[in-house]
Amino acid sequence: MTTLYARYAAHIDAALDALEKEGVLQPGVDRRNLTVEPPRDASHGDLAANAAMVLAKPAGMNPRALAEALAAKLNAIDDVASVDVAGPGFINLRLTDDAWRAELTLIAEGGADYGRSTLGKGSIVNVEYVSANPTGPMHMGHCRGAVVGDALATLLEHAGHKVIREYYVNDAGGQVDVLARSAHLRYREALGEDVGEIPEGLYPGDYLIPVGQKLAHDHGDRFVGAPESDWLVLFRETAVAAMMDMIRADLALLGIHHDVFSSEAIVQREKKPEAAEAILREKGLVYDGVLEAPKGEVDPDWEPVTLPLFRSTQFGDDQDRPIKKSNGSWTYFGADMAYHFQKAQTADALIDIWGADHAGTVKRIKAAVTALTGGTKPFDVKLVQMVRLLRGGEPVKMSKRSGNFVTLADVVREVGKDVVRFTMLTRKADAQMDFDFAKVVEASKDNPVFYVQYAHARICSLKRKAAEAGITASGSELGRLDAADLGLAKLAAQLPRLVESAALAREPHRIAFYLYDLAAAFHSYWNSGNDDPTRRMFQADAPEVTAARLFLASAIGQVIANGLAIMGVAAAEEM
RNA sequence: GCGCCCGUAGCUCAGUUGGAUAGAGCACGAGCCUUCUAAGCUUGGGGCCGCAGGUUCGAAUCCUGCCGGGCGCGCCA
Repeated sequence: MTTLYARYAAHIDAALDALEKEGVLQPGVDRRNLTVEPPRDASHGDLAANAAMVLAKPAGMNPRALAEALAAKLNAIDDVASVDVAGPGFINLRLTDDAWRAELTLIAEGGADYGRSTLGKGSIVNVEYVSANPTGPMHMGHCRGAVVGDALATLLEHAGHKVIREYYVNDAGGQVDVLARSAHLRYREALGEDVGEIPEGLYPGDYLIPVGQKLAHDHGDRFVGAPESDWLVLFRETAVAAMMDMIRADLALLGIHHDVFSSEAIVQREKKPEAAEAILREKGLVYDGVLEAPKGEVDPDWEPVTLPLFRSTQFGDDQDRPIKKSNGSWTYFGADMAYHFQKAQTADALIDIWGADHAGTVKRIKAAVTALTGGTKPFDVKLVQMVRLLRGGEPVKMSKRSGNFVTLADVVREVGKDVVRFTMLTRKADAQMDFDFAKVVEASKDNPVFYVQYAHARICSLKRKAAEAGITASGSELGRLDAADLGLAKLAAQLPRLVESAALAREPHRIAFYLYDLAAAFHSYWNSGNDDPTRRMFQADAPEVTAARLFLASAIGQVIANGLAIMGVAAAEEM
């Protein structure tokens, strides 16, 4: 399905072709920057085209003259009520009321699919998100990236992509060894030993107690005094598996389910880093060299060592990056580049969602993907800023040392999945955000979650009330819809365009802001019925008007529901 | 020292990838409830879009340089 705006872009293209044929416009002028958009100021019309201003100079024409010539062509289109040339050469189109009524019918026919686009042409996008280390339960630091990644994945699906939702399990580094040792302590504890305080440097959380118990149950006491080499791998794998079960359960609370969980350990076992290194050495992009001493603070322990380095400076990075440590094992980056190359085998484009604290490593991984794929796979890293947790304006205290951080599960239990998801999308990803427990559950218009949900619930309530009166929505009397009604219809008809532009920008928060605007317009309309009974959607003595407005309200409800679906938020039927 | 992100109303933030007179909410002022749900609505004031240049028909948006804030700059993950 093409959007209204795409249809008019095609009309303009055709009009330009005609002008070329008539000799008014010279052929071959670059048309790439032409747009058809709703004007910022609705009083200018329904659609605004910039074609005349963009083409005037390369075509050597006066922009207003070109605009007038185009306007004459566009005026002939059936759905166009009027065409104006304004300002420096804007072409403002006003559509007939019937054209907007037809949009309402499209919404009704489209149902849950209204707003879906074929823009992505079925190309495969791999979205990697969450990828929290498997060393404990999900906490609120992970939450925003999880929601943004998941909503972005759904958004891309609506925009016509096939999406792979992927989680990279960092089960190969030093942190999971620490996890294994922590589990060993809990294992001894489970066998009756008094282990006392959990020592510094190990994970203290209670969540490892059942892991220790399971290990004790399965293996008895034979690893109690055994050297680490006897049990480390076993304990690590057991603990990581348990952590991943926990993380999957936490994510499920948010309605998040990944398609693929990729293990760093398996990436290494399958020699993917070696393969990537060979490719890069072949291209002269990995060499054995010595890093310069770090700038800034002087480290007395720094010693020059020869390491295999990736030439990321060739792609704009500050320095070349080691892919192996001096002990011969792979660095995080060394494995990660191989992992990204692996993802690129089954996708046309890659997107990673990272916490902003990893911003410093974006250049090297982008460089590596470009180098390994020859630049054939577009790769975006979206950085998600931190969330500050508040309760009634006061920061929530978190003590990482005691393991008493605020877990995602606790927050979802307290405020609900829908509130968490919606709130996380009420700010663009690269802006910092406050999450105040008191505010997000507030039932007032200050709270966008509530405000949008309430609009949907109001529409459901209206339908129930009309059903009791024996009136059902009907698209056969849409002529009874007036200017105020059609104003709402115009806003509702924006959804397809919003889906496309939000998907192109990879910014799911735009859907949230759009829904807020739509809900505000709806509430405003609704309230106008307080003063003027003829503005009410339900009028028992005017069944035709009611049926038509019910059709309008249903369309708005559908659009809200579809937008919320992209965000992964349920559309409440009553509050 | 270098890199990345940010700077828009008193506050919190949008701004449709460069469009027309820069928007919304909160807060402040003025109105509105025997309600199709006031869990709100209507309306008013409030701006050097950090500063200075540049690019062009047009800049909050793109480029350069400053100023200010945040984050990062290990063979960590």
